[in-house]
Amino acid sequence: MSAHSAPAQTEIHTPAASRCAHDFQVNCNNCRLNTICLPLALDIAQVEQLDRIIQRSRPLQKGEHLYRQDEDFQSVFAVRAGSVKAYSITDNGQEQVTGFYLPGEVLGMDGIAKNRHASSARAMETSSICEIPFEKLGELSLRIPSLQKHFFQLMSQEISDDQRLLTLLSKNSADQRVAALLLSISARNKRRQLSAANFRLPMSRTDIGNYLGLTVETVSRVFSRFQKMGVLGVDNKEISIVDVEALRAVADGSENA
Amino acid sequence: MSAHSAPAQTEIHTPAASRCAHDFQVNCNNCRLNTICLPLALDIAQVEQLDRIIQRSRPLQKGEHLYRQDEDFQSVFAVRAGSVKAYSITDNGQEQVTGFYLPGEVLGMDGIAKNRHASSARAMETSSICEIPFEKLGELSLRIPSLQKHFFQLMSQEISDDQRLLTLLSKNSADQRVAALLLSISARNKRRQLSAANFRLPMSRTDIGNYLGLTVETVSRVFSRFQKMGVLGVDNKEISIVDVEALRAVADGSENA
DNA sequence: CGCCTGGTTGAGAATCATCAACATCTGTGG
DNA sequence: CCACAGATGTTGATGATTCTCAACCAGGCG
Repeated sequence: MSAHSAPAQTEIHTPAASRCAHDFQVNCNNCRLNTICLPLALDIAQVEQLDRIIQRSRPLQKGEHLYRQDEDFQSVFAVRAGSVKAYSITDNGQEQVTGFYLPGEVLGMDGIAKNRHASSARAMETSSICEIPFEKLGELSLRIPSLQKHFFQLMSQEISDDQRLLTLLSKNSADQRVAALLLSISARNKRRQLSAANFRLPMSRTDIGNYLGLTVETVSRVFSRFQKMGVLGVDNKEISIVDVEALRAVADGSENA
Repeated sequence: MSAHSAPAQTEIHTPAASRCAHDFQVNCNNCRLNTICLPLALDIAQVEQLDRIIQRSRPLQKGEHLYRQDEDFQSVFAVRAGSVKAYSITDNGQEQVTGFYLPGEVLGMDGIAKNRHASSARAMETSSICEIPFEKLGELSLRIPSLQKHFFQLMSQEISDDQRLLTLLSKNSADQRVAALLLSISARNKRRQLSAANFRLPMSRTDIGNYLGLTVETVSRVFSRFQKMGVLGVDNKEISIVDVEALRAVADGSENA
């Protein structure tokens, strides 16, 4: 009903891309994401070495799992196209969403410690995934110092991100949490040369609530309120950020409403 | 007032220890913590190599900083004696405690990503710290594969821990959060051969509240309630777990009170 | 001795969860 | 192409947990 003329965003809308993101003949050197993904710190020859250990399989359908909690840990995964949610089941059986992963992002590193996946991961939409066997990545890292360093940095970033999320859950109101998530997704889209203002949320309201420590109802109410305030345009999962400044103001609690 | 006959716990009460934990002539080979700390996966010769890069300075007094947010990142740190809290300051100036670190635990890894500390760390009591220059640790890891692997595991563990905490903040009541923290500290004491039932909390109520996303008042009330229920003995920072099973029941929400 | 920090306890208020009804969307099969 | 069922999302009314504000207490240190 609302004015979303932008088509649903996929990774294939770049005219110059000779290969589709779901094409599993791609390699790191021709991947559009190689400036933000694992190869970031490597020269061409090194990328080729990395490329040789990476496994690319057919795209995963919505709902299919990359891995499941408590399974043996073998690999970490990079999202090439689509999107993935990671979640874990607590002792008393409730689900906690621990992260959303977009193209160029790496997940599964929480399994390294115990050699067993600490969480599950499933595709939120049809997704292409690069599987990186960790044993081999470790060996390669011994020969390519910049790869070792970059992987350390990647894990460190995950720690920092989790800590920021922790603060969000610990200190911030429902409005602030939702605003922060939207800004995070917006920024990550921008990094991938997509629109920072108009995008489609890959996850359900339930997942958002679960991730942010809120109920579905609260999330829904916040979206409605933001729309009424003229900050957002909301049409189901299609979001447009109308007033970024206002959204930022909400996110860091400096709004005065 | 209450019946705490146990002396305040320090790291020096083992009669067999020939060296005091605050002695900065110690090395990894004679450190009581070498089975739970970084050297864990190494043989004696390798520990010696590790030892050569580690810097041990005079003990830090309560309140002194190991490092500060936004400073250049140089090293990660292992706690040898005492205890440390890590915290970060958000954009709008509020403090968030992100972790408590006890002897044998490693902190500072969130600084690797940006080559700049993402948080600050200060001693909660007089503490001895091992400083591990990260550049050198990386180099050493290239020559000692098991060290590389162990450090990957350490970072992975930090990610898992943060995610567990996230779930705690997102899904659990004040009672559950406090119970979980107490059980965590108890378990970590046990790992160091200390009493799992009687210990002194190194952090203030304020820090506990901050860490758990609660106000001081709420934390205080929970302690009082636990004491009235006969689950805990509380005498200021001196804690005794009277009924572990009950505490566990509270922590995973299976209590029926 | 008295101040100051840290901790406890109480009363009232606010945010968000819960319960419930209803609307909308998706996809399936007739 | 339509009809329907189940899943997903929205909105409203009520209530519980936790926060806020405030007073008070205890201990450490100058």
